[in-house]
Amino acid sequence: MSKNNLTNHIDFIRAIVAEDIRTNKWDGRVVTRFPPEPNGYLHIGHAKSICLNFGIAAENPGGQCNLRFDDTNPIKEEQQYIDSIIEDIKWLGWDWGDRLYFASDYFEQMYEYAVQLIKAGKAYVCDLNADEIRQYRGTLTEPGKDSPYRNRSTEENLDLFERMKAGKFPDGSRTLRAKIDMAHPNLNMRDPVMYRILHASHPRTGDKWCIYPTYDWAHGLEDCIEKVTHSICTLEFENHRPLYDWYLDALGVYHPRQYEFARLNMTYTVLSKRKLLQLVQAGLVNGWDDPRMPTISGLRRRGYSPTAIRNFCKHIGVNKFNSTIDIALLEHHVRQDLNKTSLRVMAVLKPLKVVIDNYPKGKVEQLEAVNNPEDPNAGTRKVPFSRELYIEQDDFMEDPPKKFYRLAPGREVRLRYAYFITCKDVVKNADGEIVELHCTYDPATRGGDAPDGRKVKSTLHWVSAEHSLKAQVRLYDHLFTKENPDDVEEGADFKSNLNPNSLETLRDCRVEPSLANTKPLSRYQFERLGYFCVDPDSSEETLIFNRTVSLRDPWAKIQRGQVRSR
RNA sequence: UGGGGAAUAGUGUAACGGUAGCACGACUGACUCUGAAUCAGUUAGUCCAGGUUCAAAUCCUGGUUCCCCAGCCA
Repeated sequence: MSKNNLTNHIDFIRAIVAEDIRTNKWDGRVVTRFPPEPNGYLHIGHAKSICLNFGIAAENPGGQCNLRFDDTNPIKEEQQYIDSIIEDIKWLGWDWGDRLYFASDYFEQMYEYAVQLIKAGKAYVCDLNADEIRQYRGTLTEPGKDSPYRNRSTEENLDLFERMKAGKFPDGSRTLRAKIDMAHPNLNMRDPVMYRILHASHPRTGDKWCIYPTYDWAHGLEDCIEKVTHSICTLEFENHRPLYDWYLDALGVYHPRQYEFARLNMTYTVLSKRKLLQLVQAGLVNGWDDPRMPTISGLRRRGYSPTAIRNFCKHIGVNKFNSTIDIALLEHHVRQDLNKTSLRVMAVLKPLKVVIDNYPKGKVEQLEAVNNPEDPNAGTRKVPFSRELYIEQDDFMEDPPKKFYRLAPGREVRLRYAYFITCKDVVKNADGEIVELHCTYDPATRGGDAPDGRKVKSTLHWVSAEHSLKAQVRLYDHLFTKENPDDVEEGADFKSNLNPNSLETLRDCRVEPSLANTKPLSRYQFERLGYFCVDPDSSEETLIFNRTVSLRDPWAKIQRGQVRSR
């Protein structure tokens, strides 16, 4: 029936949720959560997880998705990250109602659960340091051995744990560990650490705590406290699920189920907070929101729409095996959305002056242009036309090769919404560079149609020299030169694959005057060029546009082919 | 070499014993006042080897390859 299989296909996690509803496993409840650690900015990979978790909640009656910060490691976490994460998820269009939670709000409760485990003989204070714990843990193929502190009395454990909390011991000197099995084939089960001593100030709890729960201990409890039903995380946590289950079973408390899916990988891109942080800290990009970054804030500044990102996430699927999405798919979705929604304007990136010799000096006409052919409601606007214009340098060739349809000596083309013009003369400077074209126009073609029905091979965009506005335009290319940035020479790292030409700034661009009062983050299509977005740094004195993505450009491909075959 | 996962066109993703489909990409062509969009078409796939069955991507057996785990990160 449906041509698009996406409309009736559900991924394996949604299938589980649907089955649980059918069998009434959770009394019909659907509660998910998105649990970022506030130690970096959100990126397109997080968007996949956000759309999954919030999407599942939204698709099911009464479904809820909590936004919960997993802030259990004060050393890496900062308020600025909390703020950006909230902003980004809102911008993507998701809503968590009043359910903004923090793991740190549960610290007291977690502590009491830990005491409960000690009393049950299932946790103990260990005096081994980090090195020693590693040595005692064994290896992938050899079992570990028990800590000498494993069999302390409950009283001693309670007392030591209490003193850990009270700040009596230095960082790293003791831990609280679960008493499981030092010979377990899953290393996560070899008496994992539940609490470590960290005399560090926390963005939210300040200096109240000097012991902090580890991820494995904390995460299940967070899910438990919030009565989550489906705890969705990425594949690398699959090995942790037995521990997630062990803690909740040992406590005998409400027990959500954890499901794992593959994280997003994308060509020409790194999606690891660690690597993105490196780029920011090394100054290799201009901050987390640099338009070349795959962060949500970077994509926003680049000109991506929430709709484009959500459509992309909908189409990439959810699975249990690693895959790398072609960045062309992301670009496809942004073109698809922007084609429908963005206003068209004319802008000339690399201006070439054109003088219409037979057009009266001083005359100005206001010609009508369509704002968005995909949306009749967008209306029309007036664009000024005069004797001196700019066209794109790339739209003229003195000695045109085959398949070049644009302007050339003696050739007639259309100026969009204006007139047919014919090139009569080429003016060059002392270096032989083309600096000006002299053309004639046909007054009968006003508006762009020839009454005699004659055709031209191409239509060019243009601006009036006198009326156009100066602008700066930033052209972006992939941040990395290799599909897989981690494919590096011995001894090098991903940064060696950075694309030195990922940003090209054009400072002598001209845009039509209707753009005079445009606002930051407004999105446009520059006709025949691509989609562009007003940069937040833009001002009335200096208009700045970021190229989101170019239009599909068959001519560019033909040209590359012609260059190659030379 | 312990344990846990996973393999379908170039890429991504469906088909849950019954015609291997869709999207992106690539390539044709039509249309076009954006070489865009739109429309029509072409291209190309079940990791391997056995087995069960009228029928296998799907079930069974045995291989192969890839990913994750030895943080007091998440």
